[in-house]
Formats: sequence, structure tokens, C-alpha cells
Amino acid sequence: MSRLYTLRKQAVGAPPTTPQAAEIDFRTELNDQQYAAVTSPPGQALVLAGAGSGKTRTLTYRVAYLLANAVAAQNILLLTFTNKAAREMLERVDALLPGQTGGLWSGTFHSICNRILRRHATLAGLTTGFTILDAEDSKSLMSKIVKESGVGKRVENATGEKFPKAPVIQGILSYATNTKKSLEDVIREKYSPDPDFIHGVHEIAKLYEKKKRTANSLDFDDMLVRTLELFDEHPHVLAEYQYQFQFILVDEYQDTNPIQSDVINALAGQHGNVMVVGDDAQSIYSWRGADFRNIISFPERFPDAQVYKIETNYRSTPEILHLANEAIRPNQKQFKKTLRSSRGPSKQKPVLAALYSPQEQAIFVTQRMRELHEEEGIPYREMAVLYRAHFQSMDVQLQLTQDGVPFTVTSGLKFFETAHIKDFSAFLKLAINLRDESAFDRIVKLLPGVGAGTAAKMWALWLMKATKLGDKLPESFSNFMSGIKVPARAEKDWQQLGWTMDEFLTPEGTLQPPMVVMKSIWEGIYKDWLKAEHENFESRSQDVTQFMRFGDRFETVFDMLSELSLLSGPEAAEENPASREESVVLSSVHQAKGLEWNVVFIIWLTDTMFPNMRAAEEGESGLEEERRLFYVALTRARDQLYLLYPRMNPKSYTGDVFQQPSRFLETLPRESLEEWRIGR
DNA sequence: TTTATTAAAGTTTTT
DNA sequence: CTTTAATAAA
Repeated sequence: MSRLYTLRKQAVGAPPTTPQAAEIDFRTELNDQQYAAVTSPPGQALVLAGAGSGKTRTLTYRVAYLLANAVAAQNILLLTFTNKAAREMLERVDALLPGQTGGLWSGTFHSICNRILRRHATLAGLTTGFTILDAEDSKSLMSKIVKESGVGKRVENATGEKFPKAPVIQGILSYATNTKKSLEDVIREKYSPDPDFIHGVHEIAKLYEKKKRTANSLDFDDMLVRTLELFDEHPHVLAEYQYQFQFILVDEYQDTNPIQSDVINALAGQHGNVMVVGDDAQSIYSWRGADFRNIISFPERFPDAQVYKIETNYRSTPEILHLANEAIRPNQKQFKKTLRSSRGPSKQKPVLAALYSPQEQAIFVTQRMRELHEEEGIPYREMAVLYRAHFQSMDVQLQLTQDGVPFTVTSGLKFFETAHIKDFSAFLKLAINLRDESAFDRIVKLLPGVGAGTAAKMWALWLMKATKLGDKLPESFSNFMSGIKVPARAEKDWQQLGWTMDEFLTPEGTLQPPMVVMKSIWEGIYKDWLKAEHENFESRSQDVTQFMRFGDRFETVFDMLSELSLLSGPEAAEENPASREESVVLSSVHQAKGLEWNVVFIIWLTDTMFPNMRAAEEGESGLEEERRLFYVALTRARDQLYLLYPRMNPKSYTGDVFQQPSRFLETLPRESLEEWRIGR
């Protein structure tokens, strides 16, 4: 006879009992609204926190509060938008309650799901060494499928219209997955209602799915999908996690999409202790399936939910806040809330300036930054340039370089996405997952005389051998590889590669630690390839050295790779040594979410760029999202804000084009702005 | 048939 | 600047 023995519910509402808890005075360190949210009883809670209102602080103290009330760290799950946000929050909790966060799970949905899948790889139909396809990997896999299958050609012949390219198909599949809509609906809505198209994309999707399974690899969306499948097929696994995560906290809830919502619901299970924090006005990821109505409908979906509002803004000057409030006002769909500034009036009103050209805009930004730095002593790291799209930062980058102002770009060229770093890590990926087609392709195409055709033939052979081996490491890579034919001029390199990969193995037949493996790759083969391939060998080899330093932190190649693929833009940039120095930040508005600076320049505020023309064409909902994005941009600034746009856009072939100022600028109250006329 | 080279054109936002 | 398309060469 088994017996159910229930542990008493942790008393969350009870006064602090541990000695550490006594040291945190929650009442005085938080304002009334924050305090109410932090001390919320178990159950569902929605915290609506305006921009700059101490959202992170609230979440941090909530975690501390739970810990202080004898909730064990391993019973808490903290879901954040970036891994960096998770790390920072834990550091802050650790400052409040030193050494008590061990065992707490935190990170993005993707990293948490990845962690779960690694633990139950076999149950999920994978092997422990499964690899992750980043956006580029899955794109090239997809285009390979389109070419190989001939589906594109066939559909084009049948319809006379162009078949979508790999990135478009990928976008369609991903959107369908994230919104849980049917593929058919999404194609109709986003592309074409033609049955030939729908059928074609379906076919591609199937082949793509099959290829991923054969390759023992997952793309980003798969991490969530496969976790949910795992829970579905193995209820005891789900139960284990439901039991573990007694308290779930979700940051940036306004940007969660239906599939992420499913993950939350699955984990919350019976206890339902879920606190979600967000701001509907800052929902900017609808194109990734997020729906801000999620946050608005939360109280309806969970009738017992407590709702807390946090409305005091500690970040911005009243002028900036007033501007932001006015900017978002035209949006019909929003929670009404009044953000009050806790600060006194500023000495510098927000500035609006029209520049003649993008170059002049860049000169203005650079010159003003240098002034603020040299005359007012504002550190460079306290200044940022924000824009709607990466390419809009090019002029500024050029000018900053010319004038010797140090800067970091948090988007665009991401350290881990540069060709040489991806090449380098492909060796590692292949070592832990012999079936990784993307990695194989990448490596093999580095050989002289090997292109797509030869690579495909080699892959067929390789896969057969790997399958025969059954996911174990070969005893000798060189033997394993010797049976595969390569073109005459690649022969020497191919052999060398085999010998190099032999060095990956320990005498016991397991994989060496990351540093040993990476040294082999570098010394054994990649150094020479890189030297032959690129002129700027020096800077690229420094990147590789930096990458090896990153890898040295991990005990196994497994750990290293699973972390690697999940690093997002801003955090990946931090691995780049240049970014740690004192430097100005250039960032897309999306990536600036959750960050703040003393001085913010928003550039390219013209009517085709911001709002983005394509988004504006989507109608009112598209425009509202652009407006929220503008709101996010404005509320990043603490003290000084510069709104800039060029009057003229010089294009190479059509000649100069006049620019309309952004329609968002028209609704701003003039009395809160200072217009600067720019002389030359 | 496959690879290497050269010319041309086009760019939202990202875990 | 980066990716794709067209052409030359092996």
C-alpha cells in the first residue's frame, strides 16, 4: 500500500524567520506598490510595471522574499527574456541573500527547455549530444532542402509565381509554431492562398523536420515544442518538474507567445503559483508570435489572480516621461495607467533636430557625444544611439571610428556568428554529434575543391557510417574518415583533419575537455586554413583565442556548446573584449529593451524608417506596435534625449530622396521639446 | 558536372 | 556590407 504524504505548504505570507531575512527590510526598501507585489500570497499574480518603475527590483525582491520565507532555491523558476537578465537578477538577489540562490533555475524559455531536454534526451527521442541549429544553420539547411527536393521549381512551373526563399519559409514555419496556428492559415495570411504553395511549403516542412531528426539537432523553436512533447508523452517527467518548481516567475510577460505560455501552464500544473511581470505598452515582439493581449487577458484567464500596478518612474526626467506618455497615448489597445516621475525638472529638455543628411546626423551624434564626455564628464558607457534597423547605424559607426570615439554595436555582427567562429565551433559540434549535417557541411566545404555537390556525396557516406556506429564516438576518426573519397587536392587536408580529430579522444575513448579539443583544432588544422583564407588573419585569430578562453570555462564540450547556441546578441557581444571597455552603445530598439542610459540619441526618425514602412502598411495594429517600440526607445533615457532625423536620404542610383519626419514626432508636445536648428 | 570568380542588387525587429 | 546570380574555368 502506498501512502500519500503531503509536505505542508511553505508559508509565504508569514513573517521572515531566517536570520538573513531579518536583515532585509522589505517595507522600507520598496515603495508601497512594489511592496504589495513582492509580498503577494501564493497563487497567480499579475504585476503591471511601467517603464523604469523598478520592475527588476520588484522581481529581485520577490525572489529574495520567497527565499527568506523558507522556500528552497531549487523550488523557484525564474523565466527571463535574455540569459543576461537572469544572471543580473540572480546577482542582485545574491547581494541581498549571499549564497542562497544555488539550485535556483533561471534563464530564457529556450535555455530552460534545453536544460530539461538534455536531462531526458533519450525520452525525447534525441541523444545527449544533440546539437542546436542557430538561425543561420537552419536557414542553410532549409535552402538545401528547397534545392534538393526540387519543390520550388515544381511549384514555380505550376503557378508561374516565385516560390519563397528559405528565410521566408523559415519565418512562416516559425510563426506557425510560435502562435500555434496551422501552417495553412499562416501561409494564406502571410504569403499566398494558392494550394500549390501551401502544398509545397508543407512538403518542405516535412523534409526539414526529417532532416533535423536525422541530424540529431534542434532549432530554436524545437526546444519548446519538443519539451512540450516530452511532457505530453511522459507525464511522470512533467510531474517531476511540477513538483520541483513550486514558484514560477516570468519577466517581460507582454512578449511571451502562445507556445511559451503553454510551457508556463504545463509547469505551473496544480499549484499555479505563477507571478508574471510586464508592461503592455512595451510589447514589441508580435512578429515572433507574442500577443500583448496575453497580458491584458491574464485576469480573465485566471480569475483568482491578484493584480498589482507599479506606476512610479524612477528613471527619467519629467520631461522625457511626459513625452513618452504622449507618444503612446494614440494607441487604442492598452491598459490605462499613469506613470509619475519621481524626479525634479531637468536642466536639459529633450532635443529635436533635423539634419541635412545621414552623414550630418552622424556628425551631430559624434560631436555631441564628445562634448558631453569632455565637458560634462559623462562617461561614454552612459550614452547610447538607438535605431529601428541595424543598417541605419552604419553612418554613425563610420563617424565614431573616424573621431576615435569607442563604441560597441550590440547587434549586427555578433561575435559568435562571424564566419571564422562558426567554422571553428563546427568542429566541436561534429565531435559531440556525428550526425550534425550543418557542422559537417561547413567543415567539408572548407576543403579545396569541395562544394555543395561533393559535400552531399560525402555526407551520404558519413551518415551511413555514423549510424552504423550508433552515436558512439569512433575509436579513431582517421580510420572512420579514410573510407570517404575526397577530390585529389583535398586529400592531404582531409587526412590532416582525421589526425587532428583523433586528438579529441582520451585513451578511454571519451572526449577531451574543451581546451584540449580546441587547441587541437587550432594548431592541427584551422590556423592554417584561416591564414590561407583571409587577409585579416591577425584579428580573426584573436577572435578565436578569445573564443577558446570562453570555452575554457566549461568542463565538457557538451556544456560549452549548449550554452553557446543560446547566447543572444547583447550577451554574445560581451564575450568580445572590446565591449568591456568604456564605450558608447549602438543598439536596435529591440535589443535596448530593459536597458537604460543617461543620454540617448534616437536616429532616423523619418516616416519610412520609424515607423518602418512595411509595419505601417500592416494597418493599425502594425502601427500600434511601432508606436510601442517608439515608447520603449524614449523611456530608455534618464537625463538627456535627442530625437534626430535626416531631411535627405542619398541613394546611389535614384538620386537624393527627401524624407518626411516621422508621424510620431507630430504628436509630441512642443513645450516639452527644445528644437535645435543646425548650422554649418 | 562542379567549383571559383566576378558582378550586381538589396537590406526590420531575434530567442 | 553581404548575399545571390551569372559566367568562366577546371
